[in-house]
Amino acid sequence: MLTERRATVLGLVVHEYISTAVPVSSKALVDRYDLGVSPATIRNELARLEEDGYITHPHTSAGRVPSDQGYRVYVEALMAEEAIDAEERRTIEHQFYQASGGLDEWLSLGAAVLASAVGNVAVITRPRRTVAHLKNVQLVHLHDASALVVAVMDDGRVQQRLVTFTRPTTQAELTALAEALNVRHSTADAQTIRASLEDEGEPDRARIELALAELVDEHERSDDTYLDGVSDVLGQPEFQSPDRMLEAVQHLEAYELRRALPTTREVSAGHLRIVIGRENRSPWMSEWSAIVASYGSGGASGMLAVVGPTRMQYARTVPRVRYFAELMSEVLHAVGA
Amino acid sequence: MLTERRATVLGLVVHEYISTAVPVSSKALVDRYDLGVSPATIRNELARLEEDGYITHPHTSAGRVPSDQGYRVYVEALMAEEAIDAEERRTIEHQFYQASGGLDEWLSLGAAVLASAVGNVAVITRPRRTVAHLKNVQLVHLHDASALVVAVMDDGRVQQRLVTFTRPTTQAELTALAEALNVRHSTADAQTIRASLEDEGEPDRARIELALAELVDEHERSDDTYLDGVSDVLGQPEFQSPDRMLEAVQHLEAYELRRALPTTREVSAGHLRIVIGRENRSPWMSEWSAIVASYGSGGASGMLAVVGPTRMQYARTVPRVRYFAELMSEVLHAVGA
DNA sequence: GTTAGCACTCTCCCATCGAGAGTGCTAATG
DNA sequence: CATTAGCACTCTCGATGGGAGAGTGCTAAC
Repeated sequence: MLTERRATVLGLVVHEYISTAVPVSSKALVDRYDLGVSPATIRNELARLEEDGYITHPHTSAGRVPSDQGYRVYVEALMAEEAIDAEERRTIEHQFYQASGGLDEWLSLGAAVLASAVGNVAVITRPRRTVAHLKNVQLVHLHDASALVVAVMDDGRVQQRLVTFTRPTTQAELTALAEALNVRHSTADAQTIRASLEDEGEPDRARIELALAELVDEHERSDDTYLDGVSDVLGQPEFQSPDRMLEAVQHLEAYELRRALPTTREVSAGHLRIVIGRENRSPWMSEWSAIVASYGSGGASGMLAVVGPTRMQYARTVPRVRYFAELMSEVLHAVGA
Repeated sequence: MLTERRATVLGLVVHEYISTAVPVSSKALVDRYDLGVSPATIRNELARLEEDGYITHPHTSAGRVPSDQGYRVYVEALMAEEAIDAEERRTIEHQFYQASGGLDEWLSLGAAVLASAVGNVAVITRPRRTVAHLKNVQLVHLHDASALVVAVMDDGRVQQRLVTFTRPTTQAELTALAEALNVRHSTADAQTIRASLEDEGEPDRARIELALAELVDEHERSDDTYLDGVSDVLGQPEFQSPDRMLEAVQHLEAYELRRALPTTREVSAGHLRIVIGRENRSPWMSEWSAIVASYGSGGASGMLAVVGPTRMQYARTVPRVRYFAELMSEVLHAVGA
């Protein structure tokens, strides 16, 4: 039941509150925007919007603040996304291709660039497959009876583990063994490796195969999370009190955010998921919003998200998260993972 | 020129201030400790200690606070280290051996355990050698003309990089090539690899060797830093103002701390280095202290440190840092790196 | 439906003030 | 000569109390 003018007013309230962090008064609206009506009229509209639950009142004589519902309408219908101009694109892409090392570095850089582009916390998870397969094994002799099992997964990620044997061995022996294992287990998943594990007499070989299975398992379950921008977000006025700030720091840890945010598969490819305030599954996030996207293809996909106070620059953040998702999908595709 | 009693008083002032965070008054001292003299006498001693620069005064009618110099004397001569009882040792070791994965996980767990043991920020750097040597190479075919170069270093760390060739290739071909490379470059350092790089006609092989040299270089220069305990330290009273807290969060980042703390080689093995307040090389650390140790052997060594406000529980922290250094050296030695 | 006018409410800032804590000094004491 | 009691002085801190300002909601007029 939003009349057109009421919708406009709601949009302006949200916009204004997002940029100033100050409860919005009727006067502020008519002063700053060309509404063609008096503050009194706006007050009536505001009262109506409040009745309908789109905005609230911190106290009797303060301006209006959007409610979760207000933000939701804003995000879905009212806001005008802020386009990314060529200049900004260039900057982002430039920073993005700075990563010289492996996937790790690339992801962590990505989080940093995203965070600085939107001035909030950015989270990126490593792309992963639903079922991980082994691609290649190598055994590296360390000394006496210990060696390193180095497993390359089919998405190009490397896992390693130290294994100790019952008797001393040599690199030559291990190389031969690795050859045999590669023939046998190439493109196997953890279950397959485990299944073929019984019929063996050799304990050392079994030990390696067990380690392999575990490595594949571990890889499958691993969802390393990269996070950046905590100190950006803490500068915002919502964290002026030390209690608030401390609370935020305590919650903004990779493992806690991973739990609080939608998983990769809960976000359909190509779409953004916006979770506002109490819509979040974690109670501590009741005053936070998250803009979440997935990237990559069906083959291997990860999640990226921007997390900030509900009073977040949605119009700016949404297109940027989308852009990052595209960018990262492209790169991932080009690398062929 | 510290008389015995003056030294005692200084010790008590530091001790008291560390545990209460409140400027220490003459009355508080005689009330809480059995000094056998009146507050007035203590006041005289305090005045003298202040004259000599061991303590200061926030303002005329406040108690005394230790200066950097005061903490220094305390740390070097006055404090009684708090021993680690069997119970605590068990707890620490128990947590310590939880790490199932590789070195990464172990180091990051180590930082977490250390941080929680001392209630301050803990920093641990990956053990590294002065000159890194290659131990073993493997080439894993990804698709068409791209492959992963997986290099195992002599300290057991794995580095990887994607390489694209001028023409498509196969795993068999790559395996053979890897074999040849292993024969040729086993135990080589970056320089050696580079030196042998000229006399080649094959561009793809050269490309791999270049990547190898770069990987070794990278490994040599890498000093990954693990950090934990930021939110522990932020609970302390010195960070009650949001400005302070924000400043702390901004500085307590891995890369910044790495710069601000002594390097591994600046800390002699088996000894702790304690850096108090303005003794730190970074100006922002003028109200922070660091207790730094190295661990590992000449072969490969890293640094571990606890960082907190100058008002830090030195008596508790020092033995714990020392204990961790020993523990980690042992584990590292056992693994044989 | 819109608007001017106005009473009312609530926050926020600031000034004030007194209590309390602690010092430094002085003079007396063992 | 070290120690101590006494006391004036200083400074912080918390409570108190307006007063200014901002904003609303209501009413009545347009």
